[in-house]
This record gives sequence, structure tokens and C-alpha cells, in this order.
Amino acid sequence: MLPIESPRQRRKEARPAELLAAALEMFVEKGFAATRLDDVAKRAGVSKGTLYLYFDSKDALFKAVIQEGIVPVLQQGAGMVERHTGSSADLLRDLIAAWWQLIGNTHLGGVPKLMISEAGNFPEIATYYYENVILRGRDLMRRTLQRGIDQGEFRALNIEQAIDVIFAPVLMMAIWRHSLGACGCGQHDPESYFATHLDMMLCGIAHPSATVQPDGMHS
Amino acid sequence: MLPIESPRQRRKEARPAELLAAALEMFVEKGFAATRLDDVAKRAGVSKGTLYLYFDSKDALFKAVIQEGIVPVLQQGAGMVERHTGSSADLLRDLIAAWWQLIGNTHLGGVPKLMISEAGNFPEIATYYYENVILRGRDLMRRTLQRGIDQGEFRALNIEQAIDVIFAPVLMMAIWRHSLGACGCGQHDPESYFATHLDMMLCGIAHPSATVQPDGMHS
Amino acid sequence: MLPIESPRQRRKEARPAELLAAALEMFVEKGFAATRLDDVAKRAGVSKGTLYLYFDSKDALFKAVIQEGIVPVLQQGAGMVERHTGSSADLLRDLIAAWWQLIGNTHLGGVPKLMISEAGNFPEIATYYYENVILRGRDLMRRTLQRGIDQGEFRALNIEQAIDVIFAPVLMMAIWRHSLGACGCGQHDPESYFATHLDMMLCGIAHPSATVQPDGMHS
Amino acid sequence: MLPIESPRQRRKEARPAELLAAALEMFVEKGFAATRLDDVAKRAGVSKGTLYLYFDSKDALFKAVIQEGIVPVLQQGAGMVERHTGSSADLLRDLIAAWWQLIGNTHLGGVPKLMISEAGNFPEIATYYYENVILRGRDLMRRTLQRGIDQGEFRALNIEQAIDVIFAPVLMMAIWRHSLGACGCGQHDPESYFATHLDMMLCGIAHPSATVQPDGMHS
DNA sequence: CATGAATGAGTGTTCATTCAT
DNA sequence: AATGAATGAACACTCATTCAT
Repeated sequence: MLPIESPRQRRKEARPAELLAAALEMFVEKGFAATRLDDVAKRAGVSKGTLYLYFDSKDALFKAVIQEGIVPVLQQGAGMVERHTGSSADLLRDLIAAWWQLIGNTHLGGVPKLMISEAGNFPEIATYYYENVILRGRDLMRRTLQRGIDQGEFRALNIEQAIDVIFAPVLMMAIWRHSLGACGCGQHDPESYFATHLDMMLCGIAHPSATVQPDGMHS
Repeated sequence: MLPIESPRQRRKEARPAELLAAALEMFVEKGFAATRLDDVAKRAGVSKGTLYLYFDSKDALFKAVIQEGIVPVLQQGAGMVERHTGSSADLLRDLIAAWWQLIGNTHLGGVPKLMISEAGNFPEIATYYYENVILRGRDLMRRTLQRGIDQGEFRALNIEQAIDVIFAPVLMMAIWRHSLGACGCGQHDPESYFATHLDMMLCGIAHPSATVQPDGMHS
Repeated sequence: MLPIESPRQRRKEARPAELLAAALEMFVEKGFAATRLDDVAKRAGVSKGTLYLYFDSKDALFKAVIQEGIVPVLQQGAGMVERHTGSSADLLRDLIAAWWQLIGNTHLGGVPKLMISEAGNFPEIATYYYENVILRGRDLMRRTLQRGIDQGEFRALNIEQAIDVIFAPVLMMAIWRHSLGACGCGQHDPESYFATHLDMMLCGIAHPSATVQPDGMHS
Repeated sequence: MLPIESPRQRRKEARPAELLAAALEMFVEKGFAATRLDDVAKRAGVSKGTLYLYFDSKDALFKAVIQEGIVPVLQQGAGMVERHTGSSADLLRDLIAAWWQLIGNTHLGGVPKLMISEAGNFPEIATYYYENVILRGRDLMRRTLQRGIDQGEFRALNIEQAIDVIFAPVLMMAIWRHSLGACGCGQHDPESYFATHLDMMLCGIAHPSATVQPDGMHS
């Protein structure tokens, strides 16, 4: 998918994480177009020219923000599903809790909102993001749901649809926090929000013969 | 004797709506900052100067897009809850189906994405939107859920959280369509998607003693 | 100098004086470039399009303002010098008083300021103004001074320089009123100002043997 | 050890003065509104964007032009009156000669015309100019005239009016040069013009018993 | 004659990008 | 490597001018 290695690639790895962090924050807060590189530089504590030592252009900075923002967590979670031994309901709980702790509740939590906002202006990045992040995440969910169905824990489901239905409330929490939630519009407590979500959802997908044991997030 | 409307007159009265429609499309597609007024004008088939005959500034145009985009549907749905006589599950189905038909599946479906993207740059509009749209929508959901609980149809729920959990998948469908979905990334069929959502969700909130009758969207 | 007669010319004579008056006021107040035709039209109580029924362009309006503003008073004063029988000092007093009453103190008093401000942008109008207004005015002054010298009332003077020296304070009063004076900066009383000017000036140009009889403006 | 100034550094410090000089010329020539920042930049030999490194807006540039244009000469002349030991007539001659050499005959000579033209559009600048320039100038004149009266050199005068009467011809010379005079309309020689003015004026204000010694400008 | 909706060239201002230091 | 002064293309906004009514 990505070029394996190149001088540019090597330099990219040396790019100060501060620049990317500053850019992510600004992009999430103002959007790509409304973010001025001056502000990114100021927030990172460097001069505007320094940005160009590490990134060829504003577009390149955006791409790096998206790619660097997800690479570190791409592999996480896959092992989670493999290694899991308990109930599938617990696995589902763990997946969601992990996503929230590793992404949603970190500074990476703004990436989904950013990607949604800028997909139209960066279709190739959107495609990259879809294939490398979303599809992989859906795969984890798919295997988890299939596992639960196979083991008689979950009832028969339209899995492809269920994946999105289940993940939507989690995504929305992250999106909300970086949009209207940041404007002082009503805030929810993630803990109880996810608890309610899992409670309803696990109830809704449980096999009729199975006994659902309600449980909040064990974070 | 009705005053004869000249073509020019007719045009003048229709202009604002045409301009707002064009602006909404562009704003949703490119974001506020990346949208050029020249493009909005061109899409509406007028010159740039004409925009300024009807809107004082780009900001004012944005505000009008949001406000005009929701005013027409503000009252809708309230009567729906009042008049409903059947089961609360059906009411929930109807509400979601109505939202999708009146908003999500129309050109207004991009407003949520737009509002999410630009909330940071227009906090006062975000607040306006929250108070006049989101809170009213949540109110409809709240009354519906409360009705179901009171009538023993739904089990006890943390209503405030449930509202968002239930609406998130619907919102996400509209958002997706105007972001990554528009870039060719995987498309879902809204019909079956909502059917799955309702199936799982109604199952998840049904009172243990109640019998849930699965039902797709009756559109 | 000007085209004698033409359809355009005939129409010009029918031009509403209100338009020219409104334009003069705006031009004097804001300058040519900063004056919007919308404002001129509004002040004249007509629509913007109507201006174009009478004037081909903003430039044409400006030219008309200058030309129409001075034509009515071009002939005045010439007869004054011819007919005068008293002392040359009195004639000088009368000329200045007449200029102030007919021009300086009317709405035409802004023309000098306007011409000064816009000479650089309308050199041909400036030349026209110079030749048809300023030179004629200087001629009146020259004849008056020459008359006084010839009659032994005034001492020998560098007449060409004296003309401007004598008229400068009068002009400045009109200019001041339409510039800083209109901003609330210190105002002078024209009566006593001119009295002082005439007193000093007549004293300054009187022939040593002559007796100067101080006299204010007899308005 | 003086820090070595790089050409770039030297340029940076000289920039504002270069820009202001270019702006003053353009403003005087065309007026504020008709002056394009592109032209100011071109005349200063920089790009349009560079202007904005030093001035926030066109308005700010105008304000700076006025303020910087007069600050350097604000103190001059005050000492002149204090130190003067000769006749008051000579002091008056010196004041006028100094004004002409330091302001009227330099590139600052356009400021009065500019201020007159734009007072209506910049009332606060006009007030600033009036209080900080005009009032101080009038003060010098007032003290000079009072000095002459007290010493019996000048006759009783309405001093406040006399100040303006005396300065008007000097001002008009500067104004003329930057308006109609620049269009090829009749030019006067400042030397003989001021000589005539001083001759007439000193004669006009001399105490009857005093002997006026005519004298040209000793520049 | 009169209107005012519509136009589009022009200008103030911003900001990504470059490069001399 | 790092800076920040300088650039100029791009865009929001204005307003003289036109023309259908």
C-alpha cells in the first residue's frame, strides 16, 4: 500500500511528534482549510519555516497526521480477539473499552471527526483511512460477532449491519467531544453512556436461550 | 385578481432558497472554509455579487443555511408523538423512519455533518443548533421512551443515555453518506441497516415480559 | 471651449439640480472615489439607475458637478468691477464679500476643496476649472488691484503674487469648513475673520500717503 | 563590538519609512480611496503582502502616514521662538521660512492637502492632526504675534484671526503644489510669493509708529 | 421615465510557500 | 537545523454599470 522505504520515508520517521500533535489538534478544532500553519507552528513552539523541514506541504502534513495517528494502534486489538478466552460479550466489551482508552479518549479521538470533515477534500486519504483503519476495525468486530453466534451466545444477526450499529454510538461519543461537545453543548459521562450502550446492545443481540449478565465497563 | 408575477419577480422570491441549497451542498461537500463563494454562485447559476444581495457575508450565509435548513422541520414530529396510538416500539420506528425521510435522505441530511465539522468555528451557531434542533429531537425521543416504560413496554432504562445510543446509528448513516460514503468507501443499504438497528435495539430495551414483534421499516 | 449644443447638451439642461446638489455634497464630504452612487441616489431621493438617465458615468457626474457648480457664477462679479465707482479698497471688500455670499457660504463652497482633492485624478477637469474659474477670478482681482495702484490708492505691488496672497485666506476659510472644520476642529466666525483679513491686508497694500479707513464687511 | 548588520536586517529597519514615503506620495497624488495598495507596494519596491507585515490595514497605513509625517517636526520651531532675539518681524519671517524648508518644500508638503481631503473619512485622525499639529503651530504664531505686540512692534490685532490670515497663503502654496499646480496649472515662485506675502503682511500689522524694513526670505 | 435586480471587474486582505541568513 | 521576512496567488467583498420590467 504505502511505499516501503525511501529517503523521505526515513526522514519522516524522525519527524517530531510535537508537530503532528499540534497539527492534529488544530485540524480537529478548526478544520483543515481554516487551520493556519502559523498557528500549528506556534502551538508546536517552532517557526513556520520549520514545518517545511519536515513536511512538504500543508497537504502532506494532513496526510501524515492521519497516517501517523493510526499506525501505532493498527496492530492493537487484533491480538485481543485472538487471545480472548472468555465470553464473546466480554470480548465486545473489551474491544470497545480498548478503543476508547487507546483512541477515543486520547488526542487521537479527533481523527474520526477530522476524517469525516475532510473526506470530501482528500478522497485518497479517505480511501486509505477506510481500507487501513475502518475495514480492519470492522474485521475485529465481525470476528467477534461471528464467534458469539457460532458459540450460540448471540442470536443470528445481519453481521455487516450490526457491526456499524454497534460501533456508531462509540464513534459518536468521540465525534461529539470534538464538535458540539467542545462548544459547551450538553456533555455525557462516557462511563455510564457505554454501560447503557452495552447493556442495551448485548441484550439486543443475545441468543434468546442465553443469560445476559449486565456489566459496565471494567476500566 | 392576483398580481401577475413576472418571471423576474418569481425569480427574486425563489432566489434565497436556491442560494441556500447550493451553499448547503458546497459547505457539506468541501467544508465552510474550503468553499468559495464563486462556486456557490456558479452552482446556483448566479454571479458572485448576487449572493451579496441576499446575504451579508459568507458567515451570514452559513448561519442561514443552518437555520433555514432546520426551521421547516422543527415542528414536524412533535405532533407525531402526541397523536400516536399504537405501541411505543412502533412510535420509535416511525420517528426514525420520519427523520430519515424528511431529513436524512434529503439534501438536509448533510446538516449534521456540516454542524459537526464547523462547530468549532461557529460556536454560537452550534449552540443555536443544539438548543433548537438537538434538544427538541431528544425531547421527542425522551417522551417516546418514557411512554414505553410507563406502559410496561420497555424496561427501565437510563433514558438520557439511551436517547443518544438509539439515535447514534441513524445519525451516523447520514454523516457517512456525506463523508467517506461519498468517496466510494463501502455503502450500506439504509433499509436493512435501520431494520437491523431497530431489531437489535427494540430487543435490547423490551421489557422481559413483553413480546417483541420484529418489524422492518414500513416506508 | 464646451460643445455649443447637442442632444446631450439639451438633455443636460434638464438634469435635475437635485442630483448635482446631492453629488456635490457627497463628493465634498467623502471624496470622489469614496462616494458611492448608491448614496448619491439615496440622498437625491431617486434610484441608482436614474442617475444613469442623466449622466453617462460617475466621471461624467463629477464633471457636471464642477461645471454646473460654477457656470451660474461665472459672469457675476465681472460687472461688479466695471460698475464700481467708489474706492478700490471698497471694491476689494465687495468682491470678497460677494464671493463669500455667492459661493463660499453656499453649497458651492465645497467646490474648491473638491477640486483640490481630485485635481490629480481629473487633470483635464482641473485645467478646465483653472482656466474658466480661477483665471477669471484672478482677472477680477488683477483689475481691482491695478485700478487701486493707478489711482494712487494702493502702493506698488507684485500684482500676480498679491492676488493669491489676498485670496488665500478667503479660500482657506471655505476649505476649512468642508474639511477639518466639519470634524469639530476649531471654528472661526467668518465675519470677524474677513474683517481682520481686510484690515491687515488693506493696511498692507495701502499707499503710504493714503489714509486707510478700516471697515468690516458690510453685508 | 557593534552587531554586524546584514543587508536583510538593514532593509527590515528601513522598510517602514520606505513604505510610508511611498504611501504618502500615492495618497497625496490620488487620494486615500483611489490609491491601490498594489501601487504603494510597487512604488516602494515590495510586494503587496509585505505592506501587511508592517501595517495592519490600509487605514492603519494612512494613520501612520499622518502621524509619522508630523512627529519628526513637532518639536522643531518651538525652540526657534524661545531663542529668538531679533525683531518679531524677523521671527515671523523665520518661522514661515522654516516651515517651508522643513515641511512645505519636502515630501511632507502634501500632508496638509491629504488631511484636508480625507478629514471627512477619518475624523479621528483629523482631530489628532488638529490637536497635535495645527494647535501647536498656531501656538507658535500666537506667541510670536503677542511678542511683537507687547514690544510695540505690531499694532493691536485680533490675534486668533490674524494667525490664520497670516498662515493661509503659506498653506495654500503647499496645497496648490500638490493639487492643481501638479496638473500644469500656473506655477508661482515660492521665493517671491512669500516675499510679497511678508511685505504686505508685515506692513499690515506693523505698529503705525514702527518702521518696517522690507526684506525677502533669507534662505 | 424610473426602478432595482443582476453582473463582474477590481481591491483589500490572507496565508501557504520560499529562501537568504 | 532553524528562522522569519518576503512573496504572490487566491478569495471575500464592493460597487459602477447594465437592462429587463
